[in-house]
Amino acid sequence: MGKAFGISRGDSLFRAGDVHGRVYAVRSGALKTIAVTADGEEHVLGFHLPGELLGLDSLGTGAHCAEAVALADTQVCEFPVQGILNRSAAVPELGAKMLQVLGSSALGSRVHVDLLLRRQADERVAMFLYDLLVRYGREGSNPSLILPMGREDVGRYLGLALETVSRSLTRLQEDALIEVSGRSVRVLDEDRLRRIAMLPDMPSGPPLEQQA
Amino acid sequence: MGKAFGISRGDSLFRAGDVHGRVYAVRSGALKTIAVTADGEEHVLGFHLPGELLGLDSLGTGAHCAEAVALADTQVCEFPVQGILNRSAAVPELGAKMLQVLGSSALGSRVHVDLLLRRQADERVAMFLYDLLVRYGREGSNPSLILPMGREDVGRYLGLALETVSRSLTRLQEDALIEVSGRSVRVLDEDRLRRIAMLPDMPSGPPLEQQA
DNA sequence: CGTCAAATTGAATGGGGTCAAGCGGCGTGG
DNA sequence: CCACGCCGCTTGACCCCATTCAATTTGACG
Repeated sequence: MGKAFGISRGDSLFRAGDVHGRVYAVRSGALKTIAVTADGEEHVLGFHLPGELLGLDSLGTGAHCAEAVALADTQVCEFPVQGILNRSAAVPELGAKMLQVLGSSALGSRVHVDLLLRRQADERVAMFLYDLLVRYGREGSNPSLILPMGREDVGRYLGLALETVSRSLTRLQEDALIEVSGRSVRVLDEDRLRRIAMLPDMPSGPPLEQQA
Repeated sequence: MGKAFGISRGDSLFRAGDVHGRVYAVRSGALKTIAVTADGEEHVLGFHLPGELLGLDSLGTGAHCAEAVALADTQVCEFPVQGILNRSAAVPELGAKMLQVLGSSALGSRVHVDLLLRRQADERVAMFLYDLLVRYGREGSNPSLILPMGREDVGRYLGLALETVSRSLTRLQEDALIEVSGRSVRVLDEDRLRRIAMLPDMPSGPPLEQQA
């Protein structure tokens, strides 16, 4: 077990270029990973919910290529990359397990790419919501989610303006797919939501983590 | 070394759902990896050039979640996943190396996500070209690239209509950034191209592979 | 030279971006 | 406790860029 600690809303867990090379598991709260472009725009690469990993990119070079910011007060668990590599060498099956985790981590950004290749804003938002639903493990129970992020971050993740995200949510609400009130979203018609998202049901292993 | 063989243009190297679990290295030619959505649309997840790996997603579950199609007559080298896992267990440093390769593979889809989060079509096309330039190792020499894929595949990769790709290319040509003739593209002003792409220069290791 | 696929170009439409105003919750301070 | 102000979300109006449909050109190959 790595050592656990907390950070508060708005704080950075690590920044692009940090070379300390650590991997983190989210225990509670939520984070986003972001990349800042040359012209100062902030791209949201992913959201990281309790039970998921982040910082995997540092396994390659030892350096992080994104910044991780807490969306709320958050508890994480820290694992040094070197320790992981060493221990993988010593304990073969740990190494194999790591390979599997990393391999399926490719799926995380696959989801993001799939999102962004959708043409209609409503599809992206629907797919985004459905993805969250699955990752929170709340499928099949008319669940009400609390989004840990604001409209602006959703937009920067989906490649949409924040106003478009808002409009899409109202449209989905008018179609009786969801019930929105601020950051609280109740899913009324999970099936139809998935159909709008047009998800190719892939052989989904347990939702462990996300890219970055 | 895995065994090498060739496939011809249009053939599939593997399909979504295949569980044989193999990883491939491209020796010559080129491939695309695609995902077909519920409504029958084809999303291009990535292109795979000589020297790059593909099929890494099968390391996680043993099953591929995308289809790989040859864009031209192509030579590949095949590695069984089980063999890799076993040998990683036996030879510690191989396992560590694999972790590094996989970790940096996250970068591949990072590039794609960055592409898709750009708002202007020209930026996407410029970044796409620059990415190809780097991956072909032809930076800094007014090089002329031969695109292994058609406009339609470029569009499906960039989230644009094929006509938009065509128009963007002509616009970049009018701005004297490139010279286009069918699938042959000569880069005239590499710096300005990179500036339009607004690439956040990340600590880029050797361009080994791409997602999927 | 004819055929077919790929690429370019044109014109019209529409979805989403942008700018701007209005609304509502929440915390702070009087 | 209430008023104010801030911030995030929503809604409206307008416009632009990319999509779409369609026609034409180019190029490869028989």
